[in-house]
Amino acid sequence: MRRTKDRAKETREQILLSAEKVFYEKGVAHASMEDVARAAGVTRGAIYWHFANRADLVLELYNSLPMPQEELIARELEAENADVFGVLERVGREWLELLAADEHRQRILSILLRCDHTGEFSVISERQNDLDDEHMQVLEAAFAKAEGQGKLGTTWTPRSAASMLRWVIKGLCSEWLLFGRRFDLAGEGKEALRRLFASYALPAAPG
Amino acid sequence: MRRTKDRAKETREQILLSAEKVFYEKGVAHASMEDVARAAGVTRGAIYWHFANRADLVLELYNSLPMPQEELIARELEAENADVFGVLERVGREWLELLAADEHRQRILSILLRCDHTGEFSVISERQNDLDDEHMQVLEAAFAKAEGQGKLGTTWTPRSAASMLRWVIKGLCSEWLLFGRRFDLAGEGKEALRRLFASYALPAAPG
DNA sequence: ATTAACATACAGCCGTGTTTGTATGTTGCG
DNA sequence: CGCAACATACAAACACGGCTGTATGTTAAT
Repeated sequence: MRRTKDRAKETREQILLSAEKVFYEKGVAHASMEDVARAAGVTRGAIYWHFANRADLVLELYNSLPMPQEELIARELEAENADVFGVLERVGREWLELLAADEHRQRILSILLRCDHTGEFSVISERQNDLDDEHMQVLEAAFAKAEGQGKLGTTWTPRSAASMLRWVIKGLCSEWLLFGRRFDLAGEGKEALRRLFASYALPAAPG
Repeated sequence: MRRTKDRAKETREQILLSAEKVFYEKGVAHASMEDVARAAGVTRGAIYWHFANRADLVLELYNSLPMPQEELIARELEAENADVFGVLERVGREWLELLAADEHRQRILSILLRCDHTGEFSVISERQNDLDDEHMQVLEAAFAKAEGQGKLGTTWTPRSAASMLRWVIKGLCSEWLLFGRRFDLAGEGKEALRRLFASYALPAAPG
């Protein structure tokens, strides 16, 4: 048995790892805490010591993902004549590459995409929505800056441009994760972003 | 008690209506069959007579939605010089308007968006994926035709154009449904489609 | 000795699918 | 046409299991 703090942390991380595996394979709804415990080589007692309940476990799974810092992005855009499109396109590409290279992220996001979003799990959705809102604000501000620089096509608004960007990235990732990763996420994503940002810059269509 | 065929059909539809309401309010995972039965003014016996189990009930809920016939779209695109973009943009607009006007569709799609997608419910996801695949084929063929007509921007492929269109519509609808319908779906959707189709037609960006 | 970090044991329940019961339609047959 | 035989459309009762949260042990650090 393990009693020291480091050992406990190891146990906790082992539980998270096993939860990721079991939830990914059986789905959050159909895996029991006992399943997770067995996979982690502990008993349910250990799980309930480290986590309040199943929803908390899933939430911590989500929190275990290192999130790319948006502040860094915001800072890059501070300069008066910053290349907004260039930065955003690169950040989008980097996000796709990050996901494509990180199997933990893939599994955890798959779990969240497929699991129930009501009741005790609504806190998780709300968490994601909060992050989404923050992203939207950053994006909208960025596109507003581009608009101020006269670089945004006249048919676009900062909000519509930001929304479209999120939809494309979300659609790309969801399809890739839920559909068995049957295409090159980073590659196709890069091209999709290329086309999208090209359309941001273009003037209104003649027709 | 109701014994005639018409009465039975009424019962069945009442159950579907109640399931829609209860599942929408409590979530599929947290509503019991008893909840649905009570709301419908019957017992679980009636539900299990008309439906095999909960998953089947949800599936039938989905099947109860009249789906716009794609054949009609395909037929409109048969002509050699058909206005592909015009037709597709109109069809997309019509879909958004249909959703915006049909509360049943809104609730049922919300239920499906939020519910678990694993285990016994995987058949439902597969059903949606099948429909999605069909749509993709129709769309891809349509964009291929536009490409043949020399109307598709050189940066696009039929596949990438079709994917982008689906992502935008999906993102639009998901956000609207899950986020409390806080914007004008048909209105904003129309503009989003306008911008998207404008970018399809445009030539490659200079940069 | 006390407490952290677990294991073990317990209580309990809710819901699910099924089975059985039954009142009512429906059909075949003389 | 009328009645038996059967099917339909439910209601009511049952069986049962698995899983959750908690409460209580147990051991090793400090």
